[in-house]
Amino acid sequence: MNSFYASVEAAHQPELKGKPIAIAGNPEERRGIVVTCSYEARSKGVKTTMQVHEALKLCPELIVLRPDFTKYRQASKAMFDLLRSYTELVEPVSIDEGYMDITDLSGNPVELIKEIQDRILRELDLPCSIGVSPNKFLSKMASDMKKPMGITVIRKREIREKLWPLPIREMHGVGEKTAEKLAALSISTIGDLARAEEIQLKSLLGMNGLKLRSRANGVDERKVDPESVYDFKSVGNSTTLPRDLTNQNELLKIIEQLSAKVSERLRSKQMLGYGLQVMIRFKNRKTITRSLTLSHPLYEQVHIAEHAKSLFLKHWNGTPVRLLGVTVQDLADKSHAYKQINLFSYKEDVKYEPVEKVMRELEEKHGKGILTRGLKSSKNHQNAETSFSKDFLDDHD
DNA sequence: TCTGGGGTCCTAGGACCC
DNA sequence: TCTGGGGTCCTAGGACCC
Repeated sequence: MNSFYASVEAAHQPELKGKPIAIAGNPEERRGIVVTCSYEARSKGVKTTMQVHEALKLCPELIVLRPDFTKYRQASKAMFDLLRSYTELVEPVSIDEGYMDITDLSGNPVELIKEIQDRILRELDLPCSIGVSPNKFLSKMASDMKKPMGITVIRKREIREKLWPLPIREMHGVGEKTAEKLAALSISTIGDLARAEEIQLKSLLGMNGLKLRSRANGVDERKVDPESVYDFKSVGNSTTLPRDLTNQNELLKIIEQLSAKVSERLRSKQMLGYGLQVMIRFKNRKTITRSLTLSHPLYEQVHIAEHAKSLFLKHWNGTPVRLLGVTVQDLADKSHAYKQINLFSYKEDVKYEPVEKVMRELEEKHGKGILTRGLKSSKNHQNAETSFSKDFLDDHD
């Protein structure tokens, strides 16, 4: 979607159309950076992540709005629902972009894409750009080539002319740091990367270097996966404090509030997690993360807050704090975790006759209740080892 | 008078196990 | 008499994306 948040606002308030608008946080609370802006604002030099006061200097007539995620989520759902009316093979990647596998749809793909783009504009009042190609990477690159309201097709044979001339920094997956490293190998375009020595890339960037090189050659085997949206790995909330804080009680209070948000979001997703991470950003913007793995899953606010507060206190050096974050990770489905617990605590299911026999004999000899048994099974459950508490048994036993 | 908040994936070292 | 080789899990940080 093109300048999605700004476009959604303009769809709700048509008088905003054609005007420079920016979506940004509150500068009074130090959240004053531009998240998205309309193309009219961009033409004046306003950019994402720019501070609001800076943006206003470049464009004094800029209309600045606070983000309204409820509105954006509604618009997003409407857009994806429209796509899903063509095929179930729709994979949302973020609130405003996704992949669609149209391989098996009949008709001319470009005519189909034009129809979809047209309907999104007419029915939802939202502009978008679409890329069409044999795989995810090329489609993503294509969709970025003409904005707003573009349609770009990249065929396999067109990679050389359409992809290779682009600056390496424009490649999806290459950020500032990677671009800097690649400059050391005199790689400045995607074409340079496509033809670079694999050994050199591997030693410079590890496995990622090889992945990027094959992408640059138009190779990408990833499937469009409609289920991936449900595959959460972590849920976290963080906040930049309106001013730097040093008071311990105030900081602990913030952690409780963040924990409550995380807990609520886990609840709505019906998930729980086995890991907890706190993030602390200090006055000088240095950021640390500290984490912990638990044997029992977390989802209740009190438990999340309890662990988060103790992690924080253990690692905070007492200096002013700019930002705090709480994240629950290693997520599992609530019902899945429940099944797991049942599976392993259902003792009647575990029958290893010879062991039971030995246990009985030993209990008769030593008395009940003094034996512990440990079972260890291999991955395929074909064999098991048994051990006894050595406190009571000699080697022979 | 310092660029927010939500994420994912990868890497590397240490502890530990067999 | 002084240490191989294969592996997992945990933690912290980095890079990247929207």
